[in-house]
Amino acid sequence: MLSKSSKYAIKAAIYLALHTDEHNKILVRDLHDKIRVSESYLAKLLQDLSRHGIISSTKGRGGGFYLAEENRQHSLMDIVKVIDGPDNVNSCVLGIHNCDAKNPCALHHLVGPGKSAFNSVLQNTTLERLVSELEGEEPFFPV
Amino acid sequence: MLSKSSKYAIKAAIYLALHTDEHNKILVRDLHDKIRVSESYLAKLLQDLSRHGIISSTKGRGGGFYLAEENRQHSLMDIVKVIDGPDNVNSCVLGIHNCDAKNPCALHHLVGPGKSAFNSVLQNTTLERLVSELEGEEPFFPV
DNA sequence: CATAAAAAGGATAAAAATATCTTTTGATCT
DNA sequence: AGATCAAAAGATATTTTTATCCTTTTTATG
Repeated sequence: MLSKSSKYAIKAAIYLALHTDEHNKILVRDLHDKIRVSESYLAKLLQDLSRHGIISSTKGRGGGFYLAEENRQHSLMDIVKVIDGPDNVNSCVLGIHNCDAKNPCALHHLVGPGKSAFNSVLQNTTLERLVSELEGEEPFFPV
Repeated sequence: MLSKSSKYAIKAAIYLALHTDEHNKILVRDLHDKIRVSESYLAKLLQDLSRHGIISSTKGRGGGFYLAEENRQHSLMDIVKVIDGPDNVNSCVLGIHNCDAKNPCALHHLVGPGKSAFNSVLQNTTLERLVSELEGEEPFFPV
């Protein structure tokens, strides 16, 4: 459903949402193994998210990555769009360019509901909401 | 949602379901442009489907690819499993190995319904059913 | 100010997915 | 049998995705 990169990025964002804020940052060095991805690769992904304002970071001693208040309104879809590119999202199941309700492909009506349910969740789930719904139960990442 | 290869394969299978049978075969040469994929690549995909009994083929003069009666009970999911490999299907949204209802990842409950709706459609839609539901309206492929 | 810490950025490498080309095998027709 | 046609199979190339490495810039602190 999602690229490996997007999965890493979402996991990382969730982790940041749960465990960081302006005053509690985390280093890539300490985060990467919770996501099961190499330090260098995670660094790239986080830089990308940071550049797009999805997460925050500060350089230098005492720096690190974190989620500021204003970051928490971003949705999971925002993350996917940054990482996979906006074009690789929400396209026709069969990859047909101008497929829509008026000009539906063979699977459009069949698969549409499931697909858009999935997409709406990504679209409507902000990091803030996700964290509040996780309430108490610590989601697991490894494996 | 699906790899490009799976999309090509599904389109081709639908085309075969609509336009071929034991006595009306089609050559890759004549099919590939309807799917918008090169002749050689489509040939590979069809060979793969054929080897796994999803579609039928005969070599030599008068040969070609077609859908026999017994092929028509195969589901879209069968196609995806052959092309993308069974392991790349139906895994956790976050790529977590042992994620399930008892040990759910952070997105499991949220995304599960949409994802499984999507998967059930693939699973439950046989080529036969698809063709009967398409009833009359010719689905478009190009673009 | 010097130094260490940490993200940012650039260049490169490895792996996987996608695509093409060539040869082989099997079927059909004359 | 021989010729021809078409899929099957094998080998290779290209592109995209994933991953690593190394240098630079920024910041805090002693």
